[in-house]
Amino acid sequence: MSERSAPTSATTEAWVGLMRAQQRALAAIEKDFKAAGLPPLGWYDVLWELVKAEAGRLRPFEIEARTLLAQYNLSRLIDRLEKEGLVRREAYDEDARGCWVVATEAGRGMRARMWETYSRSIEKHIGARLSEPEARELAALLSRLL
Amino acid sequence: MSERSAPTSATTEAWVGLMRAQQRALAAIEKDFKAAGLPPLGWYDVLWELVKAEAGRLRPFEIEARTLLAQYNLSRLIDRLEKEGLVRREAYDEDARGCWVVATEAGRGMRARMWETYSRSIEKHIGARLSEPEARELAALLSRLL
DNA sequence: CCTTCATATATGCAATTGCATCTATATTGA
DNA sequence: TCAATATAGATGCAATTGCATATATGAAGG
Repeated sequence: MSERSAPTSATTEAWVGLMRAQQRALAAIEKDFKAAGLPPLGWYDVLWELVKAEAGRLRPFEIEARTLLAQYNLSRLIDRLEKEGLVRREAYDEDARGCWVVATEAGRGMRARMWETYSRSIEKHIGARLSEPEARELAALLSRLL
Repeated sequence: MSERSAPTSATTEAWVGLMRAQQRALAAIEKDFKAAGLPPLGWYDVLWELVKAEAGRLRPFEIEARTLLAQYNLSRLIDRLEKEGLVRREAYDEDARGCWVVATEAGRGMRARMWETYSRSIEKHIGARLSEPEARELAALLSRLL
């Protein structure tokens, strides 16, 4: 008779756990980054998308879709990356409104350097707390939310 | 011979999934909040901790521990809540450095009003995507990260 | 007591975010 | 061709965050 709109307690616990686990892990990883003198974690995602991409370059709106960054935030993040010489904006010929964002050599190097710290952090804060099957199960459940 | 410092791919997928699922769900929920003309989600957590607490009041450092907010952020969040009349700072007699943060009637009302939107959002963005046992399993796995 | 150190909270300032809007093109359809 | 509309990206400004440090008080030791 009644519509389902109230979450069950399991649902609420999943949501609270999701928030807390993410915040806690993120804070721990960012702390490791700072201790290593690295730039913020967000830089990694952009650089990694670029490195993964075909020609080492993407349009801003493509990065946006892959990273969930807001358009205006991405625009300024690219500014900062460019100022540090990690990416370069290049003309996009087929459409004068657009541009390419290209990873520079320095950007690729930084991405690789960041991964050394990042991978250790992920193992330390996530891997070490879960068995292999648990990690797989967690990834599978989280993918249902995407 | 080699130490474990690289995460397995399952671990990395769990981490990426954790970030993405949280961001996506959080953005969706905040959007619902804005659509309902409600203040930011962060306000809820503080108000809820206060309402749950014994006398409807807590010391700032207790809120800090329960919410994972940084001390300086909490201090100013309390300012904003106070400015809206949702909480009140009161003297803490045993230690003149400290204070109580007390939920006002308006604060309790706001908390309850926020929960109406919040609970619907949680159900919509989390509950609807998971079966009951899946939600339980997810909550259990996430709790291992805490 | 008085000095030294620890704890609770606040705050100045720079960096980042969110919001709204702008500019510059492209696309569409009359 | 041209007005209307849509898309790509940038930007001014206010709000929030992070960092470092300040203020005020308490606790401990000599």
